[in-house]
Amino acid sequence: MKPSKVRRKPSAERTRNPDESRRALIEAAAALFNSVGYNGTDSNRIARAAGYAPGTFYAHFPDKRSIFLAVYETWVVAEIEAMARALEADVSPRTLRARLAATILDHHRKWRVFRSSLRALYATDPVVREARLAQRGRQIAAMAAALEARGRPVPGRAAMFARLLIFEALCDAVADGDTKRLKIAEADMLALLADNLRTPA
Amino acid sequence: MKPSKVRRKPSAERTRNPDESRRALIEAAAALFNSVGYNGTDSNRIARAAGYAPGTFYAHFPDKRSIFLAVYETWVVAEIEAMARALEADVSPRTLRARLAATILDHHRKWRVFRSSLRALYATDPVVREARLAQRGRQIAAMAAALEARGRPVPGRAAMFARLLIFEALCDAVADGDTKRLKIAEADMLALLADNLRTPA
Amino acid sequence: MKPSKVRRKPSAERTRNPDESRRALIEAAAALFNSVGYNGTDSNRIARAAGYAPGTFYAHFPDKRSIFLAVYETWVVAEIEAMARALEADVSPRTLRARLAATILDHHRKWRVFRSSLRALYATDPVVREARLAQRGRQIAAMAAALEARGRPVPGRAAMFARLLIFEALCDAVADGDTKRLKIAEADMLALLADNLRTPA
Amino acid sequence: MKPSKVRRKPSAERTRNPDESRRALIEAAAALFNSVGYNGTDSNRIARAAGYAPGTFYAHFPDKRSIFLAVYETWVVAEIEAMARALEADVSPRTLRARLAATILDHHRKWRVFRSSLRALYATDPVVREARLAQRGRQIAAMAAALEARGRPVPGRAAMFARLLIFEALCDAVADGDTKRLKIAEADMLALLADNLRTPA
DNA sequence: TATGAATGAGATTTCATTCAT
DNA sequence: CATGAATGAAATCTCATTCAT
Repeated sequence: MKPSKVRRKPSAERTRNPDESRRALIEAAAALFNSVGYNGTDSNRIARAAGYAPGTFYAHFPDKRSIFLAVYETWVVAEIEAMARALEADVSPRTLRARLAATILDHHRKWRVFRSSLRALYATDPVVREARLAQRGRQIAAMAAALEARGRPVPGRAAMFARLLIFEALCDAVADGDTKRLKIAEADMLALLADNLRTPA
Repeated sequence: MKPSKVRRKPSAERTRNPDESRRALIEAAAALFNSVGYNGTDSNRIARAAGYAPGTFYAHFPDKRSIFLAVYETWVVAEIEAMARALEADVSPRTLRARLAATILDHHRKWRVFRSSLRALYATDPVVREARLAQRGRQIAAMAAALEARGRPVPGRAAMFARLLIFEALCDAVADGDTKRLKIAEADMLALLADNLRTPA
Repeated sequence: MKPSKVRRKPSAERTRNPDESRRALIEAAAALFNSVGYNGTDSNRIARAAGYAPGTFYAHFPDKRSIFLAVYETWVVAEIEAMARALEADVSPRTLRARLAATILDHHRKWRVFRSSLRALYATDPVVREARLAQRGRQIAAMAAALEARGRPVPGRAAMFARLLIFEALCDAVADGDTKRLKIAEADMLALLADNLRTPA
Repeated sequence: MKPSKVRRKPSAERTRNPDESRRALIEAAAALFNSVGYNGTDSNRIARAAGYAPGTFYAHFPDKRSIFLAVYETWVVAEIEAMARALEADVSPRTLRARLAATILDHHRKWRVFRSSLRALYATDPVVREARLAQRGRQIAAMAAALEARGRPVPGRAAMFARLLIFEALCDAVADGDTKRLKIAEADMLALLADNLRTPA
C-alpha cells in the first residue's frame, strides 16, 4: 500500500553468492531504516528492495531485529572511519575538537532517522540495548586507551560514560532539529559539543 | 454492521462520572505503560484494566497516543511535585543538589519502563515529540526564571537545554541499569548528576 | 506488534498457485455475497470459506470492495455468456425476445442477493458506481453496434440507456419478488420485458 | 471524529413536548441522511443534531431504521404535495406532463443522497423494502383511481407498476448524474420521462 | 421525558515468519 | 540458495443500543 521509496534492483543483479546477498540486504535495510524507520518497513520490503524474495531474507537473518543489529554494526564502523579521517588532519587541538564535533554531528544528521529507530529500539528491545551497551563499553575502553597513549590522565569510567552519553544526546538533539524548534543557535551547540571533547582537567 | 439485538446491560458498578472514568483510564494506562510498555498494551486492555469495556476508552480518548500524552502530563506534574518537595528542605546548597539529584533519579527509576516508551515515541511519533519539546521549552523558561529570582547569572538557552538533556540522559542511563551493566558505580553517577545541577560559573 | 515466536506451519493443502487462489477467493466471495450479502460477510470469512487464512485475502485484494468488483466482473461475463447462448437458437424474433427476457430474468433471479448488494453499493460507493456506469457505457455501445450490424435504426443514447435501466429495474423487481408481493402476474412482467427488447420503432 | 455538518440547536430550544421532539429528530435525521447518507450518520449524531442527548433518540424510535422509515414517510408526503402543486396549473396535457416530470425529477434531485440510501436499504433491509412496496401498492391504487376518475382506460397492474419503476429509475439516473457521466442529454431524458407519464393507449 | 456514560461484538488490516518447491 | 504464497495472531476503532439517574 505504501509506495516503496527504495526500488528493487533489476533481477539480473541477483546473486547466488551468500555474502553478496547479505551485503545487499543490509544495504537495502540501512536505506529503508534511515528513510522510513524500523517500524516503517517490513522484512518483505527489505528483501524486495535488495532484489530478493521475502523468504530469502530469512535465509540470511533469523529475524528483523537481527538485520537491524547488522546495520548498526556497519553504522558504528562508518562512524569510527569518519572520526579517523577527521583525526588525520594536522591541526591545533582546538580545531581538531571542532572538526571532530562537526564530523560526528554530520554523521548523526545523515543517519537521523536510523538513529531515531536505534534509540526507540534501545528503549524497547533488550537485545538491541545489549548490543549498544557493549558498543559503549568498547568506546569507553578505546577512549581510555587513547588518553593513556597520549599520556593524558584517564578519567573514571563514570566520567567517560557520561561523556559518551552527553555527546550523543547533544548530537541527536541537533540532528533531530530540537534545537531549531527551541530557538537555540546551532553554533552554540557545536561549541558545547567541541567543549565536551576536551580532555577532562 | 450487523448489530446484535441483544446487548448485555451496562454493569451498574462502573462510574457514571466522566472525570473519574478518565482518571481511572489514565491511571490504568500509566501502570500498564510502566510495566509492559506502550507497545505492550492496547486500548482494550487499558479499558479492561480500568474496569471498562473497550468502547469506553474511545469515549474518553481519540486514540492510544492521546492517552499516552495524558499520562505524560501527569508524569511531568508528579516530577515537579517531587522536586518541589525535595527543595523544601533547609539544607546546604550542596546537600540540596545531592537530594534533588537523588529525587529525580528516583523518579526516573520508578517510571523506568514508561520513560523508555516515552523515549521510543519521542523518536518515532511527531506529536509526542512536539509535546515533549514544548515541555522542555517550559523547563528552560522555568530554569531561567528560577536563576534570575535567586540573583544568579542565567546561562544561554543552549547551555540550559544541554543541562536538561544531560540530566535526563544520565538519569535514564542509571535508571535503566546501563551503569550497572558497564560496571560503573552509581555513586559516581549521582555525583555527576549533582554536579550538573550546579549553577554554571 | 508483538510477534509471537511460534507460528503454525502453513498447511500444505492450500494452493501455491496465486491465480487459483484468487479464483477460489472470488468464487467464495460470490457465493457469500449472494447468500448473506456484501455487508453480511467480511474478508476473514471469505478467506476461510475459500480455504485460506485471513491474511491471504489481502495478498490478493487490497480490500473488500475490490473483491466485490472482481465478482461483479465475473457476473457480467456470465450474463453475457447466458445471453449469447440464448441468442444461438434459431427461432422467430418474437420467441427470441421472450427467451432472452426469460434468460436474463433467470440470471437476475439466480443472483438476487448479489444484485441486491450491487444496487446498494452502487447507491453508496463511488468506485462501484463508476464500475457499473462504465459497464453500462459498454452495454450501450454494444447495443448500438448490434443494431447497426443488423441494419436496424439505432436509437439515441438516452433511449438506449433508458432501455437498460428499465430492463434491469423490471428484472430486479421480479427477481426480488416485488411483483408477487404486489399481486402482479409474472407472465405480464415477462411480456413487458420481452416488449422492451423490441427494436424501437 | 467526523465533523458534523448539521449543528446542534441551542439547548434552550430543547423541548419536553414529545411530538415536538419527535419532529425535531425526524427533521435532523432527514438532513443528515440527505447529506452523509444512512451509514454516514449514527443515532447519537442525529440526536445531537436535533438538540438532544443520545438516549432521547431511543425514547422516540426503537432503532435507527425506524427513524429512516419516518423520514421516508415525510418524504413521500412531500413528493405528493409537490405533485399536487404541479397539477394545479391549468395547462395543456402535454405541458402538464412536462411540468410533472420536471417537478418529480427536481424532487429526486433535491433528495439525491437520501434516495440513494433508500435504494441501498431497499436492497438490503426487509422492513424498508416492505414499507416501500406498500407505498408502491398505494401509488398503483391511486394511479388507477385517478385514471378511472378521468374516464381513462386503466392499464393492468403490471403496466402500472412498470411505469412507477421506470419513472423512478430514470429520475434517479438523472438525479445521480449517471446521464451526465454517460454523455446523455438531460433534455432527452426529460422527454422520455414526460412520455412515460402519458396514459397508455 | 431526557440524559449521557457505558457497552461490546465485530470488521478491517498488518506483517513477521514459515516451508514446500 | 532462492522463491513467494500463505499464515494467523493481534491491534485499532466503530456505533447501535442500554439503563441508572
